[in-house]
Amino acid sequence: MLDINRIRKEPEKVIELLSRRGRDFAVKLEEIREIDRKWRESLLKAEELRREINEESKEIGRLKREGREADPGKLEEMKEKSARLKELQDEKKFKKELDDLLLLLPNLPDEGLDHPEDRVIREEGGPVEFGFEPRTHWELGDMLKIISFKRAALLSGSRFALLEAEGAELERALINFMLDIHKEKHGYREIMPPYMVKYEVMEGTGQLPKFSEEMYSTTGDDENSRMYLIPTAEVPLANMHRGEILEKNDLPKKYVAYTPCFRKEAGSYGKDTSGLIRNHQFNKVELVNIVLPEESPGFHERLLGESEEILKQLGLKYRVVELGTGELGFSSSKTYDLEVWMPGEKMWREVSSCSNCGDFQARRMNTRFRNEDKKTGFVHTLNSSGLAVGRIFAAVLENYQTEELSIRVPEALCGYMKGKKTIERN
RNA sequence: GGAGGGGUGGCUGAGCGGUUGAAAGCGGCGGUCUUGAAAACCGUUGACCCUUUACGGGGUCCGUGGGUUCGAAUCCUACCCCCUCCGCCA
Repeated sequence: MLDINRIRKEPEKVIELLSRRGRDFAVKLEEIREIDRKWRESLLKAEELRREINEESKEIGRLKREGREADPGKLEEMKEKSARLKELQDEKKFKKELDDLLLLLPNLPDEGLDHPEDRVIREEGGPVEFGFEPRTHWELGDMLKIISFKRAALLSGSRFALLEAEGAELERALINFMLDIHKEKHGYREIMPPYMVKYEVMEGTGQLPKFSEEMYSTTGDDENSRMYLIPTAEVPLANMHRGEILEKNDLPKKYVAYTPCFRKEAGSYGKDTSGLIRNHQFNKVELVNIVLPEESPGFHERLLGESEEILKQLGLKYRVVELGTGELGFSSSKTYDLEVWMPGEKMWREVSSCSNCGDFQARRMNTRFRNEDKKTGFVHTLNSSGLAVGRIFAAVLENYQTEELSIRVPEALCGYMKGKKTIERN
């Protein structure tokens, strides 16, 4: 959520920054300012009336205590004032309207971000050469009998995967490997959060109200009992301190969690229909940092490095992309994507998205910190996949395949696979 | 699922429908004392919103929403959450 004060003070700047996303926000902003003006006007009226009521009620109380009765005419007048206040619902109505509009506004892109298109900023890892035509991971998964899309479809329909035998084992190994690195090398606290969360929690990180068509939810007997399946662990992790005021020296908070993620993938019909790339359910290890505002750019760079570390240890070729202002996610002010090379698919695939959300989510979640002069401020939140497990599974198959149809297990994973060096057909 | 109990400030815990934003204790902060520290004593100690250049002024908040009332932390109501006991269960 954007700061309404900033919108009041420098609307032109806010419009300019928002419009870098590729849409003109001038009209929307004017609408917001208009409602803000109306809200403040009616708030003033309501508060004035309330003040009068408070004052005169106190007077009546004083008289009562002295055993005297208040003037009946006065009581009549008060009754009337009270009724008038009750009818003056504009204040609440406008406030609600204002908040509803603000909740739909995306974050401002970082001021330094001025290119609308994505930009590759680095490429790491040497060339990947095969003396044969490399297969796609779904071909490999099928031939090795470690992934069954057929059985998954039988159970759940399209866009699901079922892993078997060494497939399941490899997935588990990847999860544990990633968690261990972040925990032991990068100093994260490991969390196992709920996979279903409340509406407000989804609102806190920015998934709702705008992207409800992307989210799975339980039907529930009523609106209150409806639960939302998390599309990423960012949701529960970032929301862990919602409504809290954290002490300055409790920060930063660094959380890592492995969770399944659930996404409807609405509007992606016909896109990436094969394989592990775009499924309704996938595993991911996610990193979340909750930090002081002035420290977030530094943590953002560090976070990127922490995600990269996994790719380096797995020996995968990848590149770092700085997202353009037109490609930024709703809550993000700046994002780096990590893309890994898929020799079978012959394309780069995003396996991590590393974002600085600034105070955008903190405002929605009401997560604050207190600094030394006792003032409160909103924290900054950052998140990064560390990494998308299913896509890395795919990358391992495609990058470590051999001509005679087996998969070499990356060295870093051997310890997590009971020393197994290869995955053979079974 | 059945039966009860409860949600008050960082924490514990009071609170007749009217000087209660809220007693008291703990904790925190500042000070006195001390070479230093502890103890003791004194003082201080919530968040948010509107308005104001500032000083200040006003308002809201006692789980959440609605209601009663001139006036609600206190009464009514719906919902949410937590706890205890019983039953069932991974």
